[in-house]
Amino acid sequence: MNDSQITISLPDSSTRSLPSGATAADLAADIGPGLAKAAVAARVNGELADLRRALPDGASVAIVTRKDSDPDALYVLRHSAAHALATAVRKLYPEAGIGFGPPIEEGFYYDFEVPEPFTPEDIETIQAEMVKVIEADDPFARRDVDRSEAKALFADDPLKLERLEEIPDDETISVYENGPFLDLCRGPHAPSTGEIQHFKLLHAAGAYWRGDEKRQMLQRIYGTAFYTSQALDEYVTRLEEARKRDHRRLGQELDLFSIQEDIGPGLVCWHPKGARLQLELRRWIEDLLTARKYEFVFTPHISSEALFRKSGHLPNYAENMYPSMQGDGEEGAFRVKPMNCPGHTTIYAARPRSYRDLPIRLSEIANVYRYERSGTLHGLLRVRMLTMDDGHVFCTPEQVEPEIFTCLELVDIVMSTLGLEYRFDLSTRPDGEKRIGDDELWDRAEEALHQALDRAELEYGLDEGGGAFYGPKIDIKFKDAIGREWQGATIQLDFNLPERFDLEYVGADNQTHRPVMIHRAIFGTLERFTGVLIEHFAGAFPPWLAPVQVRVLPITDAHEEGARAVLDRLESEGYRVELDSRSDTLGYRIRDGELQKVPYLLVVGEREIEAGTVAVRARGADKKQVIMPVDDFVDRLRERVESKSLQN
RNA sequence: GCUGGCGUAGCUCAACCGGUAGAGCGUCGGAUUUGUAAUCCGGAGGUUGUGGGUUCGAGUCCCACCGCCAGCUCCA
Repeated sequence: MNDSQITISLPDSSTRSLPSGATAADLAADIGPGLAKAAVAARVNGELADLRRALPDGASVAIVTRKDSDPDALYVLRHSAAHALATAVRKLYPEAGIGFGPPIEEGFYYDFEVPEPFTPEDIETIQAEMVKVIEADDPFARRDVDRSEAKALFADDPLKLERLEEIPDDETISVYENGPFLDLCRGPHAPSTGEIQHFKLLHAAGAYWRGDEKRQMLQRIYGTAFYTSQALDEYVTRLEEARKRDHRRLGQELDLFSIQEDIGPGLVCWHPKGARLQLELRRWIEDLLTARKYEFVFTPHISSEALFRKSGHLPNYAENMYPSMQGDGEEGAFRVKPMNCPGHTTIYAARPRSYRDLPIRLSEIANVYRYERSGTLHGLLRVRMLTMDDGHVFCTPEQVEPEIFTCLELVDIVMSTLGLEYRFDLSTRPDGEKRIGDDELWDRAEEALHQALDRAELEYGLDEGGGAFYGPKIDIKFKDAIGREWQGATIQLDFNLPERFDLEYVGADNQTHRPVMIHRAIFGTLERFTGVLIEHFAGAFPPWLAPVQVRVLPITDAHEEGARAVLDRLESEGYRVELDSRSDTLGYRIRDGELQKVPYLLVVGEREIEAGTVAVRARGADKKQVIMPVDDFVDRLRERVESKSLQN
């Protein structure tokens, strides 16, 4: 092999020789014309790159082809679509400042600094202009520049100049040019704007520059793009379908809860059926915790303000706490509690503790109140009165790991029983002023959580700076119907509050020691958890959880007595049953039962009464009805409920 | 909190350029007595989110406030 040749290895571990200076496009063409045609980018030594970049000798290269199923391919397409959007906006608004324009999970956005926010009509105009940009089919040309040239290129673009300042000296500065538009950008991009065939601008919204609410607000336009019109249509349809599962909509349709202006924003009223969901979840977690030696306590809804000052919550979260209630005389001010830690801490401190007592595990399903900013409220998922399945474990440093394992076990039981998908995040210490305690304590706490997760062999993400002010935490995150992520269970390690409250225990050495505190919630809050469950099940809850488990439908008035006998039987067994003896047709009542997502509809007519059977219509079953003796149905229901089966 | 959009009956929605609010579902009454996803007839139900303003006249235009939705920021 001579100097003018380079060797490239391919994903199937074969190698190929190409002339020096060959690009990924050349490689694709060398492999075959079909691949050359389908190629949009390449993965070079693991990094996504333009097709037109020269390949280094010895690189391992995978060609990325136009495919809606390939995240790399979509990333490149959407990044290019963001540039095409900015191109269109600059044509219509030459003075617009340009911020960032990255691809995101389901599409892309671009931020603009314009004097007037975009109206929905503006978005249509921009979309039409974007079509022209695409029709022009200008290539995306990359150029590496030095800092002074970059400064000159973006001289009248303060947002880009600010970004430029942050690029370290050892990093290559690159720009991409497509037709009239030039952007500071790391790339990569599709070969040309013509690649973007199937796209849609979705909506515009304000977004702070650099994500900092103290800085100016830019106007962000969101859009999405795919390689086929079919995938784009599917995406739009999927969003519409997802909206039908929205817990706010189902909460109304199934009469589960309401949030009313007369009561106040973020304050949930649970209707009987929604309250039943909560009661079943509470009973479940109470049993699980009791079996793991947790003890239940109750602490007051209001406490002296001094308590929250001592804990550090007041200094850190005053903005998000309900205002002070001023006492009449010398008593001083009170606050409605935003969390339970100080209360549980106070119970711990109420008497001397021995190492023999530890761990002490206190649990309380408690309502707490947080004055969340108005713009953040969201149905059941972000509320101002929240019901936490809260708990605090006070233990020795050696006991931390087994206690965390118990928490992780509980999370697993709850999530797998319900079939919920979730992921773990390890959230580490926040920035300087936002945390208490010295770094050594933080090191120990973070290390303990890392180890626990590693030993439990769990995969987890890292949320740098996402911890609580008193300690790092393991969070579990799940997604709502349209893919927004929310925090559920949380396990927080805390060496700081025990210091602040001067918690102690007497060790075997007859010396006093500081206990470690674990804050944990398995559901998180019952509001959010129920909201996620409503969307997860689309309102069709498994029998053990369903507010109404069975509805009995007599065919005519003549069968009402027989139907009532079935109802009485089921009620005496402890099940939640309704009788629908309305004078509407059977078809109408079946439809209504289906729409209300009742797991079992039992039809009772002449034949059933005589034979002592019921005609069972199980929600979602292939067979519309199955005739079985009442006893058999009771057995089936019992089995499903007791096992918390997801089947009905 | 910020930016934008929206707010009409319990729910979903309609009402041209400003001309005095209407439908379906639900609910109630009556008829019907039904065998597996909507039986028929009739009635009731609205200070058009709230408060101001412009106008002969405001659901419609203007202002303020409240709430909701999307996004941003925040989330012990």
